[in-house]
Amino acid sequence: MKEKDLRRSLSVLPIGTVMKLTSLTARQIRYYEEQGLVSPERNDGNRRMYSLNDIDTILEIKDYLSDGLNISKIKSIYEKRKKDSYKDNSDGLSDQEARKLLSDELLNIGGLNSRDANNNSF
DNA sequence: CTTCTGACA
DNA sequence: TGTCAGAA
Repeated sequence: MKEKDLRRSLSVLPIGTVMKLTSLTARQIRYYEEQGLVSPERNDGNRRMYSLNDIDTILEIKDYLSDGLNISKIKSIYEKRKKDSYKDNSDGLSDQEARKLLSDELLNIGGLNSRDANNNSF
């Protein structure tokens, strides 16, 4: 059913609704967009219009944040995940890589502190 | 009234 | 991240 998928991609929600649905502040939601984690449409006025997919993504982001992940780490995960599914031979891994990375980070924060977002410089 | 951008503590 | 200002 791609009709459903299409509707889910329809950006019709103002930031106020997203705030209620995600329990986040406008500041945070805009910040995540700034970081490239979500891409709301920009219809009337210049107002951000979010889709259900965006809500989903933001909810996920929130979840990762709760798990102690940093914005930059989440960015890495999403950048790999959005690439495609599993038929490209450029990297070979996408979703699997993302999951690996995620669990890896999850284990990492379990015993260490997550301060830096990039690779270890030392 | 709701949202936007930029900026400061 | 919260919050204020000025504008749309």
